[in-house]
Amino acid sequence: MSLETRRQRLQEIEQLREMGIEPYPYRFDRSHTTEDIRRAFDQKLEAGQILESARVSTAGRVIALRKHGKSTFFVLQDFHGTIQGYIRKKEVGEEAFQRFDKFISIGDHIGIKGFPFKSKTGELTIFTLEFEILSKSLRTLPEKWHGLKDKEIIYRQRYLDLIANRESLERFVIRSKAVKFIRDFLNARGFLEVETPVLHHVTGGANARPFVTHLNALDIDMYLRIAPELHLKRLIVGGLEKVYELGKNFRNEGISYKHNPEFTAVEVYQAYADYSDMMELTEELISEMMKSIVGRWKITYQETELDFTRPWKRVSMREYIKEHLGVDILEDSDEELLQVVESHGVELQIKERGHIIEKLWDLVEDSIVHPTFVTDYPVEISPLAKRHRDDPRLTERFELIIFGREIANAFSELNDPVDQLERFKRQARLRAVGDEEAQMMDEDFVRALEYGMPPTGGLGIGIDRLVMFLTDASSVRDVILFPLVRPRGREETDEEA
RNA sequence: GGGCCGUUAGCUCAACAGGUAGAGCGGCUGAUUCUUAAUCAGUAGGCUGCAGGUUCGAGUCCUGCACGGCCCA
Repeated sequence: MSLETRRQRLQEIEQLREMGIEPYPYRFDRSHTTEDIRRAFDQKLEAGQILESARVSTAGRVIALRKHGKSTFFVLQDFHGTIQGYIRKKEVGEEAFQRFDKFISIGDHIGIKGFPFKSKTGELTIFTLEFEILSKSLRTLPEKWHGLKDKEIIYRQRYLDLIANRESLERFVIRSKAVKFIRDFLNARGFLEVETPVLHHVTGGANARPFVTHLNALDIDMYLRIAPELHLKRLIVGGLEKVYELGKNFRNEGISYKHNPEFTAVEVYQAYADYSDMMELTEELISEMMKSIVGRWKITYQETELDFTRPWKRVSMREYIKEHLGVDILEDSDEELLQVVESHGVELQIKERGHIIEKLWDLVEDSIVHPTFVTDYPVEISPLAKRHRDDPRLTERFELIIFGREIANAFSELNDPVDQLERFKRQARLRAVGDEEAQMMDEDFVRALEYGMPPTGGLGIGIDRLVMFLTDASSVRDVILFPLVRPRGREETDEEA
């Protein structure tokens, strides 16, 4: 049992200290990572060949031990991969060999120094001449062959998942590459990365319920941001022209395979641009990212092929709904639209036109597979988007839908302060009738617009969902290092020895 | 929020139709100087998620709860 093992390991630590060996030393000089070793020697050596003149030092966690009496094979794992080590009594001597044999366990970190050789079977191996314990482990690792499968442990103890499941670690490396790609892409185009507050007095920029927190210094309640949009547009008013922010947003709503209460998005604003420019930007950014990270325009996601080859399909929301449900969201009456919603077994709490259209859209959204820009959303459901230049009932807005999921949302930003104030008032009326997701009136934002915001294109991209496509992850939890989990009742912290 | 499924050793999983709870890996002891899921011999390790109920007897059947997964809203 693990407590038993733990006690034994604690005893070993005592013994090591009595021998004058520190089981948790401070540093180790590493000349090569496991990857460096492979790069340097894999080609040079043939099976059975040794390179006694070379010297490498490397470090990692012991993940396998194969003892043969007077010699031992072991496997070290570092961030880059694994390398086999070999230690033999004949070369290191009685004392050192016994120290290795008795005190090195699976899970420990060690540093070794030696020379490379290739075993009879062709495995690149470090013939160990010296070794040092870098950190003793007290607990047994998950099983090496089947890996760690228990989702609960995977999410709650991500470190174990990262140790045991290499593909999980790789998934997060891809995530990191995606984030870097986005920053590089935007920086290269002259966008300025900025940081705006997470603690808001008024939330806005999306329709969602916020988290409430309390600021003791001023004794006031505050909200965690649901989106940075309104602050970023203030920066456009301030003359920054091309800005973006990549960071966390917080929405106090359901948790599902595609929703985590805190999630990462990038929002981009560009002065003198409109939503067509944003469409170009989105298409280029995401397709180039696919090409750069996955290496192809076409990817397989959950056994479905998704084609990111440009140009992507474009369809207006009105057409798409008309085609699939037979109603016209501009011309048909509330009653006619509501009838269609209800015929699909959906009960609406607030029977207001915007909500009805939203529901209609939900009914058909799933049928979109390949990347598709859905354009020209009705003004009722787009309180921050500028009216369409050809039809004031619509806005210049698009969402990018992939595999039925909203990945990006963009508009020609509403910069008419009078219209913006009207839109906020409409949202306020919705709040008054119980729509907790309706936006709050942000008077300072309207004031900012009154000073004059240039025509501006704005874009938001959900990074977690995008990474799901890049990594073929079925749940957003698989691309978030520490997804939200329900707290444990009995958090076992083991007793003291 | 609703429905379905799951929770057994550190990990991965068994346990027929209700009859003493098992294996592999890992741990420990021993053997073994080219192994790689090393091998061989031995050994320890369980509040079967929690609380009730039915029964001579419950991992197994029933109820509730907790946590998780999948589907739906």
